[in-house]
Amino acid sequence: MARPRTPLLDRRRIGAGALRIADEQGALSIPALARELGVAPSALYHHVSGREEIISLMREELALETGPDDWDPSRPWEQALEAWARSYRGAFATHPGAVPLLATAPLAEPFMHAMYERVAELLLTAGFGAGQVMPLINALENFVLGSALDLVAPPVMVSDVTREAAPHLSAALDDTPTDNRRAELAFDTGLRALLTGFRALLPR
Amino acid sequence: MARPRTPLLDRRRIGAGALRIADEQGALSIPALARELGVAPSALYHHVSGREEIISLMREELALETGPDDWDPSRPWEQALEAWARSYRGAFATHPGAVPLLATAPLAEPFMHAMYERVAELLLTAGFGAGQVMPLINALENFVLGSALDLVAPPVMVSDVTREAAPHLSAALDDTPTDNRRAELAFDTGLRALLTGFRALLPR
DNA sequence: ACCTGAACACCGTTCAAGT
DNA sequence: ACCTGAACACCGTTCAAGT
Repeated sequence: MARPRTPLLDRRRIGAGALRIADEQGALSIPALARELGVAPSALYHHVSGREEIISLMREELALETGPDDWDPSRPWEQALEAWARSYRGAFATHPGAVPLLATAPLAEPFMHAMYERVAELLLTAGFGAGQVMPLINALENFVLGSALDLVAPPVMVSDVTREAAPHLSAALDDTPTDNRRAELAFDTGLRALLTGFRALLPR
Repeated sequence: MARPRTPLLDRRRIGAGALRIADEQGALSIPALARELGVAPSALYHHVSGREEIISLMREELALETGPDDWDPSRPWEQALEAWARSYRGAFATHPGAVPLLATAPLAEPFMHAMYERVAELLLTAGFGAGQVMPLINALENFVLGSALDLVAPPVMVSDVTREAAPHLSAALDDTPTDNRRAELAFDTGLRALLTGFRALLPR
């Protein structure tokens, strides 16, 4: 049984398997992942250093699934930036159960550099100053990550107590969808606002 | 030893203790919390239903520490909204080690309703439509939560590899602070942009 | 009502042994 | 090099027993 002639595991399989487990169970455990991959838990440690690295592999797998060509940087910068943000959040939306694992420690990983490079070029070409680029990217990314977490947030409940103590909140909630369009609407609103605000930050 | 005449524990003490543990250790375990409170782990279960509820108590404690009067809704709506966002994020910044625990499942909890009510009133008075209020609040909140996580994000490293493969990114990183001002700058930039964009969404 | 101490199922990780 | 199985320290939670 030990040492199969063709390896049962590789990092790619581990990342993809972990993503499936998190998707299905909303959490990740090493025994569950090992079971999914048909292997003993200890086998994993021949390929990764530990749990943290597995989560990093999940992010990498997500990036590979999404692909770098989900958005087109040759369009006007506002459209391209919007497409980037939507594709970024869309990748999370495909794996809601994994979001808390993935969004918590963002994306300093090397395989993200290619993506950042394209966005940085986009913004520099658009006329933003070099010192503006990372703050803009970080700000948009913070919004995307927060919005990804919002996808799995518990709904705000309007009890009768709330209605009396919080009339304005209740009025607002009455005009807010309670299904998954709520998070969509919030994302659309914030994204539009950010892009408008970015435009106003463009020099001259 | 059992059944002291005056209780050793209450929910307030548990929330505050959990916040201290998470601050110090960057994580929360029940044994560590029990030790901090001078009590056996099982004692906690007489006051809370489990780990999840302890984390909820941490959020409540954070809200109590911050206080509802950190911002003044009587000012112009843009200033008041900015102050709210800053005070909200500031509360997280005071407990960086606890941020991943606190920011992951936001704030549907009842003790947050009072805060939402004030922001909702603010926006309605400013002239936003009832249907706009929650999307605006959610969008700003998503940005605040993402920015809170950004406080504890690992820094982006510029290796020599990166420099050759990603010239635009490197140029941008050269003009970006590497210390804690990086996250500040991103937050300021995004917040300013959001407020500008919100203004543009105001009817008529 | 509120705490202790023992117990349980489970987790992440290590390591010697096998091919 | 790559897997298994046993082992370890640790975790969250339950529960009977004590006041």
